[in-house]
Amino acid sequence: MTNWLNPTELSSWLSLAELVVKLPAALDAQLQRDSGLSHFEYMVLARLSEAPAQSLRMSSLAAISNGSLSRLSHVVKRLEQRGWVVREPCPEDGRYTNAILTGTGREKVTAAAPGHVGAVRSLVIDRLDADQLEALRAICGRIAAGLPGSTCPE
Amino acid sequence: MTNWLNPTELSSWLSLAELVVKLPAALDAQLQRDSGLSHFEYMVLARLSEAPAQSLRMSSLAAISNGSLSRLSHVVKRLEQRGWVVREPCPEDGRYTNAILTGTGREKVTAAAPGHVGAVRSLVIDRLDADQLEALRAICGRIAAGLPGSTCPE
DNA sequence: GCCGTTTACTTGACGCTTCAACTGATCCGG
DNA sequence: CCGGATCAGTTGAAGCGTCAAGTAAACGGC
Repeated sequence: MTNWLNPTELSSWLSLAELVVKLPAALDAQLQRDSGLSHFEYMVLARLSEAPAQSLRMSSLAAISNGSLSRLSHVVKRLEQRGWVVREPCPEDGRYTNAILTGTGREKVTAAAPGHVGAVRSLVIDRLDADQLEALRAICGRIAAGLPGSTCPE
Repeated sequence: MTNWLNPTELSSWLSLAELVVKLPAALDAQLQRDSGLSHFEYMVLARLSEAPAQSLRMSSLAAISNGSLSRLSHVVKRLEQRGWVVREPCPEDGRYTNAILTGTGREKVTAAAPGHVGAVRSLVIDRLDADQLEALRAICGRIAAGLPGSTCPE
């Protein structure tokens, strides 16, 4: 006996399903067009640029970038080939690898940031009022908390 | 002069960014594990099962499945190989192709549906109250309306 | 202090999506 | 009608993500 979605629930769900497909595509398109970066690549560079010493362990970087370690490893290899990141083993514990943003990498993400933030603003933030923005934060937090990989399993 | 996100805006955005990455992954994982289907494949089969005569034009099916025509073409080819869909050119206008759900395809999607709906419920719907559900619908609709490919350009 | 286990990360192969180029079918101006 | 333009869909190649297997360093029990 399946508990199917009623029309109200279905409508909300279909709206969300459309969003999770199309919003990432739109943001990727802007970054790709204007900076030649995928959203994930941008995220990696941006997180590094915010980190102390422009440097983070691969596993921490993977976590805050919402990606798997394997995915990050492939992406960092490509970013390294483009000269935006370097990798070096952690001196204290050889199991860890630190990803470090280079000077050129910093320039790259600095140049890409305004366009990306502009897209986030025009596609999301500026289309919602203050109440909606707060509701969105609460809703996303609530759903994310129940997802596998959350630090809050309840 | 970039208009950066303030802490409130940033917090909402990061929550949403996490959601659009992790929610599809979680739904895909359930479908893949329990039915051997991707979310997009499920969507295609589900939309066909709701259509009159279990049949839709490729381009209409692509639109309501939130995918490109090219992606759909590849996926329908695979679904056809698995015996769940057949394709035939439209008799009236040879440019159109109709995708039609087979009997086995109907059984497949019928078997997969309860598990998928259960996942949507437990991960999304049942975690929100009625107000949040309605707010979510409004927010997603508002954002989606501004995305490329929307029927409502404003 | 040695060996098995665990941790952190890398790698290669496979599958899926995208993009651009292509095929066919229909429309339309003259 | 005939030829170019447009429309619907397909295809192949290239790139990215995932998974499973592998490597290398550090821990931990004895």
